[in-house]
Amino acid sequence: MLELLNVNPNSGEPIYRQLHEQIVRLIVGEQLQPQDVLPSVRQMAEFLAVNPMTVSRAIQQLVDQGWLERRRGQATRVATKQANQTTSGISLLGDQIEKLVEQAKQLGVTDSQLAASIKKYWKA
Amino acid sequence: MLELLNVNPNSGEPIYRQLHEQIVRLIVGEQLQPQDVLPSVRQMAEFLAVNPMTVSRAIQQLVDQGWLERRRGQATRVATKQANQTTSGISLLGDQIEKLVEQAKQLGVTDSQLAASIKKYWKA
Amino acid sequence: MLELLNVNPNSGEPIYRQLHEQIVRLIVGEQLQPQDVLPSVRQMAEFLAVNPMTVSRAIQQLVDQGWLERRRGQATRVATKQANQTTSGISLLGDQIEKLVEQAKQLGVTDSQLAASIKKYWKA
Amino acid sequence: MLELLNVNPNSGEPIYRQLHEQIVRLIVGEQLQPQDVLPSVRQMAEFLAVNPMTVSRAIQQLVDQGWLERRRGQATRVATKQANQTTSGISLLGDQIEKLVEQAKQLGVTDSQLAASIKKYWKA
DNA sequence: GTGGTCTAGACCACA
DNA sequence: GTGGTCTAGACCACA
Repeated sequence: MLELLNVNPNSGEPIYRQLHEQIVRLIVGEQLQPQDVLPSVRQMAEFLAVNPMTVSRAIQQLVDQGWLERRRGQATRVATKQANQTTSGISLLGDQIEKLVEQAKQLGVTDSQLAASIKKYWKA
Repeated sequence: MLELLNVNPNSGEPIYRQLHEQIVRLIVGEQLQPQDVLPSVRQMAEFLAVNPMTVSRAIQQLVDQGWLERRRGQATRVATKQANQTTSGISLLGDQIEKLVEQAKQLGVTDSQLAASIKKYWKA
Repeated sequence: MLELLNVNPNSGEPIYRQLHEQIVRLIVGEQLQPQDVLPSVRQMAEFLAVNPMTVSRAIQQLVDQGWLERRRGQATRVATKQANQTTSGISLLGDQIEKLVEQAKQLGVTDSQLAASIKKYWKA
Repeated sequence: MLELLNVNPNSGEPIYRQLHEQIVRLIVGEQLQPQDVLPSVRQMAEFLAVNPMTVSRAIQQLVDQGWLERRRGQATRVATKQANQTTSGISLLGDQIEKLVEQAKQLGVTDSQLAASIKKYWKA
């Protein structure tokens, strides 16, 4: 599962948040199934070449939000489906899409230009 | 021109960067034309209710990047067209679109779902 | 590395720009190598007896221009070689030399007078 | 004589100082001779497309320093030779040359590289 | 620990 | 009038 993760320390996005978002996407996209076991914090940290505290922070938030669960002395697992996991993928993208549309309008981009550009990147 | 600007001090995005991006979009979207005069730093600061240094920082960067030009002791103007201003609007959105597409794929969203969602926000 | 820096608050040249130019010269002159770690902003500020924001401003510009890179929460490093670092030292002096030659001509100074004067200062 | 003047409002150098330096060079280089008449402030300002106050400031300093002289109700003239006008051209360039040499050393440029570069610009 | 952002306020240079 | 620089000091995010 480690090989599904990657993180860019030079992006503006904080590392812990990149990790958080990636794991959410893996769950929503069903590449991680309920009860799947996650690697340990140390393994992830080593693999990503990142401070363990940073990984820990991301995991803790995922536990708090019900995406993951920890049992005493055992590995962290993907939680069984709950309300938030019925989330459809598209709804996670809402804010980004809204912002994109707003900026496109300010730039005088038309909706068909935008659609064309998305198609281009989709196929790339 | 002041009324085209607005800024949200509570968004995660730094104020100076919000301003920077807005002005770039106004230039690329041709609502600001080459040689148009910008309000003074103090006027913008008062209008936006932020510190003049914060405005100055955004303007400074735009000058450094060639979007604006300052003549000593006079108002700041939109620079005459150069390489960066031949930028079409759509190209400014490239990174965002690329990121959006990548995430959509990870989430198992289809291209038609994505297109539909964009249409929805466009009309809203 | 701190001892390579020095700054004169009374020169006409702004402090942040003095610092900026010095660091560029240290990189181009290879006294600072790619991935070398810079002292923290606070350390430099204390050593130079200036405000941390003044140092930060110089560093910020160097990051924007690709000379340095920052990783979140960690020290600032010299960026790995890129276009700008293939710059040879002499090319950084081009503008100054061009201006000097132009002025010398206007003053009726001959090329050998100029050469002699440079030799004098070089040995001094 | 106007055609000997030119000024760049976008250079970092203040306009009044550019003008000041140019006129000094014209006198030292003997393109302006003692008792030569200068154009009026207004003519220069119009020709250079610059604020008359800016021209006035440069001229005033030149009078203060003894390079020019004003007689009541008459045009401004180049002063008859005085101590400061025995200045040889090369001595006016001292500070610039000193700074150039210092920077060249920091950049690891050799004296022969520097000499070669100057020759190149001299012939250009 | 690191850097980033913002403010308030002073003082200066330029046109 | 314009913008530029600098300081002191507060508070925050990240690793």
